[in-house]
Amino acid sequence: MPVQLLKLIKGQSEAPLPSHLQRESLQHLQEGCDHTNKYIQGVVTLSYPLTKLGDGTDFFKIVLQDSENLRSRINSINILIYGKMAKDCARIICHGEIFIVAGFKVIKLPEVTENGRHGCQLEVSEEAGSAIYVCGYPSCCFFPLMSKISIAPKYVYTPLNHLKDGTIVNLYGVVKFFKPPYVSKGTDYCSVVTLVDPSEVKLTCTLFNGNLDSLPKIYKVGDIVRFHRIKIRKYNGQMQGVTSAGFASLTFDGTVGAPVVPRTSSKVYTFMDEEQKTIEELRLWAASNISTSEPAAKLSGVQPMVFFDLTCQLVGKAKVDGSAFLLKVWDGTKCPYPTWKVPVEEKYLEGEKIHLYHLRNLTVDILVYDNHVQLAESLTIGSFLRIYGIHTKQASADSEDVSHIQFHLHGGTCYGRGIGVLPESNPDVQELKEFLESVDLSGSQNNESVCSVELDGPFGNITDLELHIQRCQQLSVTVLTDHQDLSNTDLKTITNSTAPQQFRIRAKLRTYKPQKLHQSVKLYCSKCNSLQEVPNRDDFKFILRGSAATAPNPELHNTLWYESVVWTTRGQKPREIAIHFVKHDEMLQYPEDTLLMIEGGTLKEIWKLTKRFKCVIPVRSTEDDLELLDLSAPFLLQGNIKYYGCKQCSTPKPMRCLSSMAAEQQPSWEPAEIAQVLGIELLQYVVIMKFTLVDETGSLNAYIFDYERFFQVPASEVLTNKFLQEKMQMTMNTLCPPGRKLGDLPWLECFIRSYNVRDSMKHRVYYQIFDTTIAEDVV
DNA sequence: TTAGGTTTCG
Repeated sequence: MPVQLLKLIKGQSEAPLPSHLQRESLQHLQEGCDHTNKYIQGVVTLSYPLTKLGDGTDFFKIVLQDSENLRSRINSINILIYGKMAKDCARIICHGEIFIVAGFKVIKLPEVTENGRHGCQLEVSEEAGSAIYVCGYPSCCFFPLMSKISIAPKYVYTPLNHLKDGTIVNLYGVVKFFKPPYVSKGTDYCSVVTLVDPSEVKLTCTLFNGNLDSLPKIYKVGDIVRFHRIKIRKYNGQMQGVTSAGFASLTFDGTVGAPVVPRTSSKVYTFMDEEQKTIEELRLWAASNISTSEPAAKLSGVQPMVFFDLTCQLVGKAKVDGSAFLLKVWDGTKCPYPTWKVPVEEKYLEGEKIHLYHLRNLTVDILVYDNHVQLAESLTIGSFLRIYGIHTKQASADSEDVSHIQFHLHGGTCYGRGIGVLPESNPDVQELKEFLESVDLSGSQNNESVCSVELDGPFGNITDLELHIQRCQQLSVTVLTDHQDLSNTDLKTITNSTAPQQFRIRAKLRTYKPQKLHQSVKLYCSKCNSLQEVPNRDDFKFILRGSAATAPNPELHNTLWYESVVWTTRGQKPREIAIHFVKHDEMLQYPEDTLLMIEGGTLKEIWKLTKRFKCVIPVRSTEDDLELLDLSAPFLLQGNIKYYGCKQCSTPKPMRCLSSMAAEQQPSWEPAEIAQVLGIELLQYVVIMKFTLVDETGSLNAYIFDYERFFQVPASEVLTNKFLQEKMQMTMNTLCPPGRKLGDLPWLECFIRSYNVRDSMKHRVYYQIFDTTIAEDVV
């Protein structure tokens, strides 16, 4: 049995130790020496709480004092116990007991220690064949004052607003900015990290280490770090963190709901439930207080003259000249521009030749310069990288008239420019890997001519615009999705006919209203047929401000179906914010699946939460439940979309009605379903436009009432998505090119229906376009 | 010692 509890009789253990073991004094203990038949004996003077390491191994640390040599310079040593042995020891050990250990490994500490502690530590585990003997209490004269109560040394963490010049502290922070480790001009790697915490104070830390692995493994803004023993100094009037001897760090994914697994190079670290809680709290704070980084860039989305970060795989590398080095990378998407290929000598090009050939149309050449070269040279082909601060430039070579897009990683580290290697376990890498495996390489090879040297082909001199005009003059820019067998009716015949009827027409779009496309988006209630304007941000702000006056009711916090977090904002007018995370099967979900309810948040805070969580519902407390705000405010926010309810047709129910959805097998959190459960009549976003159509016989006004089918743009997203607005504007410019004579306008083929609208005063016939969509090559 | 956030020689 590896851990034995022996009784002590007259200072001797009742059962003698195995005869081959000889006692070793701490003074003679050295790394690299043979201690196979030796044992160390001492008294337990300190024990730390039993913890688990990152890989789940139990870990227990004690300090042993050589009670017979108290006066010698070195009289104590750290014992690190792993696995089952750690558990066993933690259960039986009391301070003041004699502890004997054999079969240990001696590990030299990286730094010089003080207080008589040995410069090495002992590592023991069952796997290593260690044995531990614990022998009850020694004669109490050695430790007359020894307490039997476990002294659990607790790390104290300093908030960033309480840092003092010249101190060494432990702290937590959310990464607001970072420079991935780079080769400094001295002997070490350097990494610069700016942290923030809920005190809203920033701290920039400059970290050095000769070992790349010993610097924090930060992959993105929003990651959370725990620094131990960081030195605080004043520099340029501001507090600054710098590595001190013994500096250690843990890094965590900052995503709410992600597993709390520390990234670290050190084998031994303390991490307990309390610390897990700290991470979770910081994640929640960061979710509404730290701006998330830009959505990840893909090669398919790059533009000339921008800086961006790219997550990619390395397929080739080559030395170019003294100050530049070439990385050939891909991310599975295709750059829409012709890309610059850096000429390199074949002999310098590293990478699987066949692979490089197959991927030739999807890889891009990134030239890295100066201080990044050394790191780039050391990269392994096939590894996954995040390259920060790539600069795209447009340039044309002398011999070609086509300009190419170039990718540079300039020298220096401004804005965090640099190269980071991501481990395969990184979630972004896993997603990328899956995507790379799904890429169909045959497709990209067929498109070769689009992006490489063959641009002078038969269409090389025809501009997009000319092509556009050609197609406008011939084909219809709209197509029918049904009724193709019907023949056309001219507009005059239609206006002379009685309603209701349906017609196929071929006409030109002379003008349309509104000209400002965002004005075309309305909210429609299919129950009462009413149309209303989409409320603006100020309406929402006003309602939120009003609801913030009601303090969250603590009695409504932490129910069976949601978990609540409350905090008070700083500043002149402190506000109480409560967030209620809806649980499923009594567990919190991943943020992308989570519905949360918020009380007291501002528009900005709510908007930030929608970036991370699936659904956000603004609520306020009543005496006995949470309730929705006024229906002029969205009752639900999902991604960019605000969902509204009809004031006339809705009968809002208390929020507890949602609990039935939370209990479903897999809550879908579909807006329509949420609306139904909450007694809300969901308003639909719709694009409404008036088209003035003409043909040789006359004209008529026809309305478009479009959720998505006509413009192929979801009406719900037009107001919040610039790209979709541009797309719609381009569509309209094709349907009705500005400044063009009637004869030069393109033809539209549409299906329209006439209908009667009567009120007490008059009767009118209206026309609506339906079963029609924009032609494929217009979109 | 190194760097000490705030984009570039190529």
